[in-house]
Amino acid sequence: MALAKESPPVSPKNGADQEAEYRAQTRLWLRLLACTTLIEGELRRRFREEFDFTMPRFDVLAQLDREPSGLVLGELPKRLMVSAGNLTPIVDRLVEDGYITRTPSTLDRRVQIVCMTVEGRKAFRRMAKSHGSWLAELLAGFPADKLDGLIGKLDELKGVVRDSLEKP
Amino acid sequence: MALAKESPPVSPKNGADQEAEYRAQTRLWLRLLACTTLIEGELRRRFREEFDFTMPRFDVLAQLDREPSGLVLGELPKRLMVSAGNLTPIVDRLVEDGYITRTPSTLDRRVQIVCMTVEGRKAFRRMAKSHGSWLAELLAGFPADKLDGLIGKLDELKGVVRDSLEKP
DNA sequence: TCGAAATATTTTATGCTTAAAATAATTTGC
DNA sequence: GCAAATTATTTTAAGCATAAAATATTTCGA
Repeated sequence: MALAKESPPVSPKNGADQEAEYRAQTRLWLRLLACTTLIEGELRRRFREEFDFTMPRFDVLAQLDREPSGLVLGELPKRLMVSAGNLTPIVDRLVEDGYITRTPSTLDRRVQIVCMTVEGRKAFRRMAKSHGSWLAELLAGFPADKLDGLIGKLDELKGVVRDSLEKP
Repeated sequence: MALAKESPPVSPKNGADQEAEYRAQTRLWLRLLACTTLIEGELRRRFREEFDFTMPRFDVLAQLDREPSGLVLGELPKRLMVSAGNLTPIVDRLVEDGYITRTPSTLDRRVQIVCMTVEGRKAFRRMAKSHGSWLAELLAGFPADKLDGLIGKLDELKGVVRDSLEKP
């Protein structure tokens, strides 16, 4: 066995390793951001052009689509990871436009239930179909057999970040 | 060898495969978005709390940090993947606050050169150091030996999406 | 050279986003 | 039973983001 003068098998890392990890983490973050920005920008553009709709509005409908009996309004900011104040005007406009309804709860007058209308559901299905095919088009060049691998790694990353955010 | 009744080895895909790929692509997109949103939200929060600064402002300084002689203003929207109109007020405020200068070119009066000031450079270095350690903290739980693999996959993804955007 | 096309930048209108404060209703603890 | 804490939601102020139109300047081509 060689001299074990430095670098014990696990942590702590020496300076050079630490530096390298730092750089890799920064690169990872920049790649992540670049991928998301590219895809998000294109999806937003198409939503606007094809449907005169925005992604945040679509996201709200997507949450409600799987909840036939509606959702407590307060669930939306949690699921969509946005602030509550942010949703107020978005929900307002979706109600105005007839895509959803907002009904005060009879049990607790602070609470409101939001629910998709029939027309909202129809519009959503139409847009969701396009959304899926746009995504397929954008990602078509990515090898199908590597999709699950990447999803798994991102799941792991998400878990790691979440843990780091919850603990401190 | 079993009957080769359906599914030729490569494309085209049959309906079930196509459906599965669709779902995987959607999941990939949602994971990507979730990871980015989580990290971005935390970085933004810390920039605000620690430095009363925003990420877009930091991003501009980061571009200028490696350009000792400054950058043509028009380069910024390209490098940062944002619209030109968006940058006007951000650059305005960075100039106001003394982090950068904006000098009209003598050769072409349409063009302006933006350049970091000494104070801007100092402030940037301080913030960049924190930015790196925040990122390291958030990503600490992710195995260091898997970083490069994930970066590689994201590079590939980015290339694929870029190609798809450039061609049509 | 002179008008048209191209380029760099700003302005405008609209909408998303957050944090923090405000409002309103309910629950809890004494 | 009632004041205080909690919860749900909206409002406000500030800033980021886009697209499209406007402005100013330069370049190109007949």
